[in-house]
Amino acid sequence: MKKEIPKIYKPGSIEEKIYDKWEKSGYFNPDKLANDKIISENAKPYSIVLPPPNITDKLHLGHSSVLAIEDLLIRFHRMKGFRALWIPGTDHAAIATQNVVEKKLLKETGKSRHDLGKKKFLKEVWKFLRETQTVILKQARKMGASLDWSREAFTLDEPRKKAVEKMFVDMHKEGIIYRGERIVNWCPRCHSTLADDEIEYEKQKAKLYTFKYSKDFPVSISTTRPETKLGDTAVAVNPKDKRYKDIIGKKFSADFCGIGLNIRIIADNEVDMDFGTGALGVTPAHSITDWRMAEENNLEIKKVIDENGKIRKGFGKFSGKTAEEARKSVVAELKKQGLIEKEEEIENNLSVCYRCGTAVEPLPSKQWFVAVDKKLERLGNKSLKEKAIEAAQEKEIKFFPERFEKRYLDWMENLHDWCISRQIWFGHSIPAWHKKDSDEVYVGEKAPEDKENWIQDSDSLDTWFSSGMWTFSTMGWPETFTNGKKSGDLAEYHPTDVLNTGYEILTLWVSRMIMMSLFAIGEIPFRHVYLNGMVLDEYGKKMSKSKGNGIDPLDMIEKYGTDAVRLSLLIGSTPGNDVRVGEEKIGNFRNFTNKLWNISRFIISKEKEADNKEQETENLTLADKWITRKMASLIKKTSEDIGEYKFSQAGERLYDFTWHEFADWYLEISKFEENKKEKDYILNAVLKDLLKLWHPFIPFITENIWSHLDNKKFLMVESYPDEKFYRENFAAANDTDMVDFDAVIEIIKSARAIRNENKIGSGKRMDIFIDAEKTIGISTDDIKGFILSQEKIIKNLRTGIGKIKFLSRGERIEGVVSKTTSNGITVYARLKELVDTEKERASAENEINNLEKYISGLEKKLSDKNFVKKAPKEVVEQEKEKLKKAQIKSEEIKKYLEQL
RNA sequence: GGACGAUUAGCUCAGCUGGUUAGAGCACUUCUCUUACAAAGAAGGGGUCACUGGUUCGAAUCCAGUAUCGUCCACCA
Repeated sequence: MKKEIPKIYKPGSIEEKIYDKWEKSGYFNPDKLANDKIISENAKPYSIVLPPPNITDKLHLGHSSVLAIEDLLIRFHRMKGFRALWIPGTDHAAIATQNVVEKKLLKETGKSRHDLGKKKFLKEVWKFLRETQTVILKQARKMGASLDWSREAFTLDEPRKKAVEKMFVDMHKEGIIYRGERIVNWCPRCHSTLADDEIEYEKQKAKLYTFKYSKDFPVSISTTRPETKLGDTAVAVNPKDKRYKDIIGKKFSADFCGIGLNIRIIADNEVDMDFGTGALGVTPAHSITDWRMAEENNLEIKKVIDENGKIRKGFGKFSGKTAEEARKSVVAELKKQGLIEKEEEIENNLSVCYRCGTAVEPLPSKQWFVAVDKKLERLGNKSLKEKAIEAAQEKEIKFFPERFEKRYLDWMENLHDWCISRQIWFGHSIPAWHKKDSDEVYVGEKAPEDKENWIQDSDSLDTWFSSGMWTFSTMGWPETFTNGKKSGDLAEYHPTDVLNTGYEILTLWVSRMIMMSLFAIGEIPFRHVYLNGMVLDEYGKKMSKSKGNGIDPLDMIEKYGTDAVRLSLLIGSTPGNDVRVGEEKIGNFRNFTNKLWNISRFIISKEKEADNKEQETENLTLADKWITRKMASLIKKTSEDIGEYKFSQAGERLYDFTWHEFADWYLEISKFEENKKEKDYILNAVLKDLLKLWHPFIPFITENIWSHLDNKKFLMVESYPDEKFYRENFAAANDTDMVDFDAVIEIIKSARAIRNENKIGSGKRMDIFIDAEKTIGISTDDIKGFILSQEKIIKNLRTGIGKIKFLSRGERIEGVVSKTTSNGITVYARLKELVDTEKERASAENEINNLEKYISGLEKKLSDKNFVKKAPKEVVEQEKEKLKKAQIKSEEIKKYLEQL
């Protein structure tokens, strides 16, 4: 005996219980699936690595979205018989984590990291890490994520540490990791370099000074930072600028506020002739473009500002002053000498540190870099950059939506060497040692033997260096890769099938993963990149903690259930576009889960009475054929959509079928149509397959209902429905019949409208009839012979539909619609009596006119030899098809006109 | 400054390679406690598809331009 099933679906604690059962079954691990013969031995692999969330994060809707999408893909492929693997893990997020701990420390003890010292501070970080690390992954379980926990990884655990060190040493051996002096973004307060994306811009008003270095200097320059001009070694002008043509290449010396300068005039295309005087003072040490010019022109590099943001020694009275103080005194000095020609207010962008808001100083500094342009033998004499661009151009890696390929390529083409060292304490240590009192550097996985004389590099690695290796470092690299051969997980599951992430880290992460995988194992890390949009609040704002507008997915799960949350993230969004999610939306999908629950409840209770599971397909009504036919196409289209990452479309179609076709119509009809055996059989089959189709979207409720259906196996490991079942067993269901039932629906709806308009109460019997003259009408005890004039029905009707009767949900169809003739009839060929003949004639004539022009156009096109030769074959075929269709249609309309 | 995207019903959005009368959910109006479901059922109202041109037999869909909004990148010395 089955227990009574409650009327309202309450997810509550059931979800956790179901998840526990799944996890204990071990089926999240594909090896176990193979061992238990749930999938075949030679099943194809399907793998995804979870983008590792930061350990500082709590689960937010952005994560939920990625989890929902990837879980959908994994569950779908698992049911399709793939060896589906989904690897979980977390990211140590070097800078972000250090900041969080720093802030926490300051708040709780008032101490900075410098007060504690590196050792003690790191101890604090690890303490924090242990508390938070598992939290977010536990929350992933709440989302129902079928991750293989036996393979869990962390970007800073031992295996990953070894992998990172090996990678660094290998790249160094190949000469693409090098140490060099470059202009970096330096935060004088944090004492660290900042990556380009760690800089924020503030609009501000600044004074633009136009002046000469000294009285006898031939050109004036403009700048907002006169103090840096102490380090100028050149003046750059545009080569096209006629004003300065004659002095290009000449050298001048100047006495700039008491400091001697040797200035060469150089030409550079990047100089804007219209800005200021059109001449730019080149300060190689404190500007990135100037540094480039200096390299190209072999200019001397004079550092002016030190790492504390102060003027260095050797600049007379200015030395020791902060940049700001120095600016004031330089300006004062210039004024005194009467050299300032202009002083104007302009608006510009000030770069500031994203953490503390301090103005960033561009400084030359010794850092570790990855060379992206260096050609390598192991890459077929191509550079990392070239290979990574190639992968996208040759469609080895495909982007969804496609437009992101362009963004990726644009970014890659402008890529400069990647600075991978960060002056922070938390993160991967750099496997490099500096010899005391010497410039000698040793790079290796182990420290040099003579430990006393060597000090390990104090910097840490950029967090993207380790997460860039994520697809293969989680699969046992480097152990699983020897002599160019993959083994173990790496052989089985790499490259992964898809990387799914927000488009905002396309450049930061995706491009680095591609380069690192190409370098380490010579193959791409993933075949597809699916970029999902950002999750916004219901007003279209980014969710953020500070604004307090974020919806906590855990609250929503508590309130509406995981399935409703998943649906609200999967439906109503298109790839690469942002999704707005508010509580209301989640509530709506909760209503749907309840609907599904009640549909199942109805069928399960019916089945109890009938208890007939034999295949019964002898007496099929029009409705039976209709629903099975629709089911077949539903299965096909759902699979196709998921394969193309169109989750929203797939979900919407399922939603519509479940609610508005299966529940609203078929279930109602099943209550009174008399072929009980067939009805029970079909209801049961459709319900089971619907649950399977829905499972990747809403795993909990479907698994739950499944357990009420007397099934021993988990729904999770059932195989995906097959459309053939419906096509083969209900072969009578062809297109024509389906259209007919759709027409019946339209008739019934219109009849109901008339009933409503005429206030015919419920409970009264109402007949709908279509008589021999093809008039449609309804009659009740009160009213007789209303004629339906809705063109809607008329156009959908076919000839010869018999008599149907119904009462509404309450109503019933008593008779069944009889067979119709079908021959690709046009929509005009009906119910002449109700149609305005003149209007019809005019519109048909117009259509024929249009069609004839169209046809002649097509014929012309097809007789054009150039077109037939040059256009792809499919296109020509398509055009021919179009022509045929148009010709048939035109014939039909002509016939119709004759009838009129 | 460059690139990309968006503009469709009161709101949030679908509409795939041009083709019947442009769709959904919510909201709104009217009716119905009916034994799967009131978190429901039935019916209905509401749209010059941002604007202007062009291509086409035919444009929400393709092309060009304009306007507004958004995102990313670059950065002004």
